[in-house]
Amino acid sequence: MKTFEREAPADGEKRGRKASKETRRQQLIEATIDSLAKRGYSETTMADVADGAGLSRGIVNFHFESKEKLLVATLQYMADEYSAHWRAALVKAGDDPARQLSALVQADFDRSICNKRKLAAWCAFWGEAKSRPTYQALCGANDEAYQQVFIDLCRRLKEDGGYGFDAFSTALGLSAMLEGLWLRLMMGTENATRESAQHAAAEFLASVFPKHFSREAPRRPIPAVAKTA
Amino acid sequence: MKTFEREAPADGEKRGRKASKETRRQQLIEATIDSLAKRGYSETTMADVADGAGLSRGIVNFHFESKEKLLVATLQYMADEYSAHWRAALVKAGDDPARQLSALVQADFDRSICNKRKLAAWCAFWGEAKSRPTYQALCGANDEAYQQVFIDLCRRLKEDGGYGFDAFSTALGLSAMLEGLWLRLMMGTENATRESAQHAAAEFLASVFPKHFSREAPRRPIPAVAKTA
DNA sequence: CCATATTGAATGAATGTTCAACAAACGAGC
DNA sequence: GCTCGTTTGTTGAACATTCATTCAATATGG
Repeated sequence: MKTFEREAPADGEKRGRKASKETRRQQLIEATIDSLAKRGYSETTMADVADGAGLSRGIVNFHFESKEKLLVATLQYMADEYSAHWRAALVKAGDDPARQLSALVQADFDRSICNKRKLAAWCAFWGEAKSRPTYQALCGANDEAYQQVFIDLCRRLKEDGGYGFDAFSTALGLSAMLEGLWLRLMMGTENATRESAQHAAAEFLASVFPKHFSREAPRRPIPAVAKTA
Repeated sequence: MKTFEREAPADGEKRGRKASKETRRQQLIEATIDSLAKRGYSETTMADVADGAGLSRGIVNFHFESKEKLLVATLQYMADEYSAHWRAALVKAGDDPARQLSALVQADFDRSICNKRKLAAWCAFWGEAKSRPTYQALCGANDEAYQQVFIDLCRRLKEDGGYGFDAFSTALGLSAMLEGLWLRLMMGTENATRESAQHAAAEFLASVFPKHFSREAPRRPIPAVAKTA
């Protein structure tokens, strides 16, 4: 009468009463993302989060000191996840700049990152970032490195293809477009689906880097440079 | 002892005690935008708004029924202003599609629309839009018409210049880029200024519509089509 | 004087935080 | 294996605060 179905280690972590501190924190962070997506930032309450996690009211203040700390931890969690995701995509893409750029763009629309829930949570934080230096710093820290990668890739492709654009501005425009497409997807308006967003990004690449990306096969960049336009 | 410096009709509207209903509403809406920009959505209170307008606490519930109504009216106000602005820019641009597109892009970065205060307010609403159908509808209603204009212009330029892109995707990409640049400007991070954003947009136009926009003079589109690339 | 705009204190609801009680795991001693 | 005390995680009610809303009193302009 002691061994219930308790202790079902889904993947090495205990889920029952004695979940480790880190596991419980993550569980609460996931519930926070849920609440942000469902109710928005201003209506997300500690009670919502606790209920969403199926735990009692006071639990959050035990694992996180305050609501503010919980939200910061949640943003940190999402920022880390995002950063790890594009960095992994980058190394997996090999050494070819065109393939790398394509991989970064694809990574941005990966389902694990780009879904309504996460996008809504991101947007909730963006909406508060201007008046909260902490949020702004967390968003910006990663963005800076991300932006730098885009600049470098644009620069290399420019050299390789002999394009006339300004690498810095082109990189800024590309990353801004990706964020704008995210925003559109989150809003869920009308005609913006993940497919149409991906297609728009592919069109951009084909227009700006015509020697590296073809329009017929937007998924696959041209591996080598074709000097004869 | 009755005629103070009261009644200083700045531009035909009374500012003193007996400001007209519509004037007072507008005054409170401006104060709301201020508060949204300074404190963010979740920290904007009725007291902040009243204080910002230099009026007493209960005044907002008199002119607007509730906080929710005030915020909806504020969003409506900004949406109307934005819509009027780009429509005016469009008609002023004449009949040439390239000039029209350039005018739309320029309009988006006009100081009267594109300043930290307004951008922050927009972003505050975006952050809540997902969980508030009313906000979503107000943002979307205008966006749809805006988007359609972009699609039409891209289509005409494509026909005129013989480009290979898909007009719909290109329009989506362009408008997304503009919104993304707004987001960057609002965040106020690092290297994003109104000038760099404008430059990035100009680069986009020059890359995608090379026969209509030159890179040397990003401000001025090429009026006529140069069929000889 | 009448209608209307404005005030500011009172009210009640919502919510973040605290904390004393409670339960589960764990280890020591038998 | 069993008990017992300790540590640690968890609960839920109580508390304090913040804030939107209400409204009776007041001021103002016509």
